[in-house]
Formats: sequence, C-alpha cells, structure tokens
Amino acid sequence: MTINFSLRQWEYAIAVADLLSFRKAAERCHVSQPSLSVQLQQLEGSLGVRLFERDRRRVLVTVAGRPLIERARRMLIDASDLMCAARQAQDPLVGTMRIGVIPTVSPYLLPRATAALRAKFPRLITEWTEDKTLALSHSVEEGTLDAALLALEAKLGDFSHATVAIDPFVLVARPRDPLASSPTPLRADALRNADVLFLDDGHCFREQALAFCTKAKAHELAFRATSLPTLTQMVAGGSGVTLLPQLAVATEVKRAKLRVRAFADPAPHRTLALVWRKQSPMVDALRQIAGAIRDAYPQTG
Amino acid sequence: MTINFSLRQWEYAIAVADLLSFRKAAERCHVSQPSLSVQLQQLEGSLGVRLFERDRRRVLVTVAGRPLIERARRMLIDASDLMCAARQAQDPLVGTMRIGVIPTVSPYLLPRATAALRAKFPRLITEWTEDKTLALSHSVEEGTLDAALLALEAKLGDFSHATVAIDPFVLVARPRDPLASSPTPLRADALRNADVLFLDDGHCFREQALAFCTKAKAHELAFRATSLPTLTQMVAGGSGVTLLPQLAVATEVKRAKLRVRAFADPAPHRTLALVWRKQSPMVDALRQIAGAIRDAYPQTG
DNA sequence: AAAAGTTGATAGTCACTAACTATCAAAATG
DNA sequence: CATTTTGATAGTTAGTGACTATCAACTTTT
Repeated sequence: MTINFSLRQWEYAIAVADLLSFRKAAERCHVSQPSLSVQLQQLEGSLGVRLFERDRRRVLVTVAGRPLIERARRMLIDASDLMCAARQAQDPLVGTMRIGVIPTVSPYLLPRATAALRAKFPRLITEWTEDKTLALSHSVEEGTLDAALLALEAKLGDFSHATVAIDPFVLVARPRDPLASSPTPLRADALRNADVLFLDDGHCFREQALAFCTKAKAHELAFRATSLPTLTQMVAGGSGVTLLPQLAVATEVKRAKLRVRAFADPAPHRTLALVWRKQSPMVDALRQIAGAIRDAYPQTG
Repeated sequence: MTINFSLRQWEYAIAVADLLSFRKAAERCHVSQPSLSVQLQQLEGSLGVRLFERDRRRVLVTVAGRPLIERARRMLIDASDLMCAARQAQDPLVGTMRIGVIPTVSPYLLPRATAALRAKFPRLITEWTEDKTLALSHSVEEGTLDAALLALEAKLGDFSHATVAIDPFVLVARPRDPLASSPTPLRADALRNADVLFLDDGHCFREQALAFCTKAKAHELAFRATSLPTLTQMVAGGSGVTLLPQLAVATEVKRAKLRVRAFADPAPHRTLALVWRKQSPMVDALRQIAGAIRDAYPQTG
C-alpha cells in the first residue's frame, strides 16, 4: 500500500470540511484559492474518491468523504503530536502550553498558579482559556488545548491526569441563618429542607453541589447564578444558603458578612486535576506543571 | 503548530531505524542513498532533533529519536489506513486482503474458505499467511496483515472480532485404549492419569488442551508434536491419547484406525474468529468475509 | 601493509510540483 | 440588471526531491 497523498492535502481537505468553502479554507491555510482547488483535485484523483460535492453555490462533504476526513483528522493530530514531541525532546519546558480552566477555579487559582509557573519555568508560556468542562474536554480531545484544569468528578473522556488538590465544599449562610450556628462540622442531613442556591447549568460545580444537596433532601431555589460571586451575593441578600468550593471562600466571602461551615466526613468535595489526552506528547512537561500548580495551591488556614 | 515534515521523510527514518543502515534503507524505499541521506538531514534539521547517531561504521537511533520514531510509526499506520479506507470507499470487496491463520486451522478450513470467498466475492483476492498466534497478532497490530483467523481463547491484543465457529475438542485414542470404550460423552475426569500427547510450544491449541488436561489430572508425555498429523500418528503408534479439535478430525483420523470421543458439557473448545485492529478501515469487508467463512465452515455430522 | 570494498556525506544537475496571478463562468445578491 | 461571490482553469515561476558522480573514512581482504 503506497501512500500517494501529502499531509498538506489533507489539511486543505479538513479546512474545507470545516468551513464548507474553498475560499475561506484557502484563507485559513494561508494559500491562494486556486492552489487549494488544485491540490484537492489531485487528492481526490489519487484516492479515486470524490470528497466534496461542489455546486457553484455550496460545498458538501460526500458520504464517502466523511469517514475519510475523520481518519485524516486523526492522522494530522498524530502528525502535530509528533512535531510537538520533537520540540519537547529539545526541552520539555520551553514553548507554549495551552491550558483550559473551569470558571469556578480560574479566578481563585490562576493568579497564584501563573506566578508560580513563571517563576519555575521562565521559558514556558502558558495560554489560559476559561470555559465549562464539556467545551474544555472537547478542546483537549481535538488538540486545540494541550490540557485542562478541572474537576475529575465530572464526566470526562479518556484522559490521563495529575491531581492538583482536593477542594472541599463548604456551606455559606448569613449569620442569622439557623444553619450558621449549627454545630461544626456540619452533617449532611443538617441541610434537610434548607433552601439552597446553585449555579447555572453546565457548571460542573452545580452538578456536584446539587447531587450532594438532593441526597440531603434540601430544596433547590428557582434562581440560578451564573458565577460564584453572584451566588454569594444572593446568599448575602437573604435568598437562602449555598455551597462554595473552599478555594473560592477567601475571595468571595470577605466581601459579604457571611458564615462558613465545613462539612463532616464524608465531606463533599471536588478533585482538581490537570488532564490531557492519553497520548499527548507533553506528558513530562504537563506533570511538572501540575506539580508546580499543586505547590502553589492556597493552603486552607 | 505548523507541520514541516513529510510522510516520506518519516518512511525513510523508519526504514533506517529498522535496518540500521542508510544504504539498505534506501534500497527498501526504492531511492538512492544520497536522496535518503539528504531527506533525513532535512528532517533532523526541521525538527531540531538528531534522530540517528552515525558513526562511519554503524548507525544508532538516538535516545531522543526513539520515541519520535515510534510516534511516526503510528502516524504512518494511520496514513496507510486512510489510503486503504479510500480504496474501500470505492468498493469494500475489491482488492487484496492479507489474512493470517494458525496452523491448527489452516489445512482444515482454508480449502473450503477460499473456495467460498472466491465464489462470493470474485473480485477479492485473499492472501493467506500461516503462523502461530503470537506472530499473527503482532502482524495485525503493525498492519502487515489485515486480519487473522485464530482462537479467541489465546492471549490477544486489543482487537475487534467476528466469531466464525465454536470448535470443540475431542479425545482420540486407539481402539484398544480403555478410554476408547468408556461411555460417551466423556467426562473430564475420565482423563485422570491418562498419558496425553500435546503439540509443541507456541501453538495455542497446545495451551488450551494442556490447561484442560492438567485440570483433569492427566499426564503430559515428554514428546511434543510439531503438527496435528504428527500428533495423530503418534497416537496411532500407541504412544498414548490426545485431544484434537473437531475441525481436524475428518482429515486426520480417517488415515489411522482411531476412536473419537466427544466430551460432556462443559466441553473443552476453542472459539475461532476473525480478528482485526479496532480501527481497521476494512471493518465492513472483514465482517462480510467472516460471515462467508462461517457459512463455509464444515458442519459436524 | 596495500588494495578493495564498505559506509554515509556532498556537489551538481534536472524534472516535477506546488505555489502564485490573472481570468472565466455560473450563481447569488442587491 | 449590475455587482459580488463562488470554484475552476491557464500560464508562469520558484522550490524541492530525485538522480549520478564523487569523496572521505573506516573495515576487510589479499
């Protein structure tokens, strides 16, 4: 089986499949549209398979082309992994690392983490992207991100990971709330019939907190906050109580006069970890980065 | 991450890594040695990594190069899968299919199987290779074979499969042997203290038969046969009894005057199946081929 | 010890290929 | 109906990868 196509031809094909336009694809590939047209004709010719149905008004991927392009995607990820592995072979901790973070971690950990990384690996540039777990895990899978910092409790694909910290959940309530003065540590069933506020859909912290509270037979209030600051403000405003990750407490609670109570074991918590594609070429560097973040993680005082 | 190497360059690199010689590698790649030399220099240059340590008397793969070449291997398998998938997209059952078979199946099944395949898929050429399970499974993994027909009970890699038949084991003994006249079906413990002959190391049938007989507390005779015909002849010669796969009985036993006894449930058996790499591009065709072999499988009368 | 045969690297040449610009024809848009 | 936008085509050019011839260093043979 002789290979008679080039990686570049498939890059073009994938660009067209993504953008459904020859011109836009050509732009993305930094070549002229005719060059791309010709290359794709040659690719189709050498494969003996028509990949695209081009009407003069629209471009469609053919039925035969679809699975081929998916395979090609994988091949190109392999190729770019290889490229990357070569760079890593020169020095694992020089270059750029694209890492995703979930919104309930980002503001509380990144300031310290980035500082620590800059200090420890001065020649490493970290590019951080904030998004929810689902989007991040897709990005990691398709190679748009090198890794993501998120909670292992969420539904994830088949990743490798290095744990950064265990982040326990705590109860936050106004001082006059009965829960605020109940004995510490708090048992889960203390939440029975309590009115609890949660984050909006899509946040993994919502799912976890909700699961815990549902089991404890608490009530979910109708309002859903879009961020932890909002959530905290709602509690301060008297709408009920909520759970916060310990990580966020120092930042969020000092603004409002609220009481914080820890839970008795087995305490609800999330496991923050750096995750990456199993065959990522940057394992070594990623482990070291996870270690540095772990060391920089704020100690609960 | 821009890719600045070509698939061909890595083909060259892999050839050198395999053969540890530029000239031989060039020969395998059907190019002149200087062409290959230059391409590898460019590859190393664009990667910034030295892949080979070339003394003037020998070539070594560098420590940095080893993992890169392993990655490249995977990439090239992807590429050739893609090539193959394209061909399959034209018509899954046209072309050449390289299939391995184990020696304890090959002579008894291939005549019927190849005839059936020829009849059903006239434009498909099947190339058969006979070898033991371990070698076959390696070949399938690295893409030298498209599939292999073997017993699922053996230790295998992570393959997909389609079952072809269940092949029970039967006891073969001389007429005068006490086992030959014991009640049918035979219970396993009838073998206690019997002298049993087995195949040579490496045959999966040996492992399976041996496991069954060991559990039944039979004795293994010192002689190890290299094939089922030899095994049968030894029994006919009075050296003891043996197990044969049902599949082989019709062919082997008619030559010698031997008695065949089936075992009571749970009868020892092997599950013959066609196996292939999970991401093989030829799934469709392979399933159909397995189906055709299944239909052609000799019915036990 | 000299000759012959290895090895991989280098130099010079040539043909193919993939890029470019300019342009076309058809359809969508205003 | 003019304008814009689509992908395809033609012609040109620069780059690249192949070739042959040759070198320099080392091993083996005589």
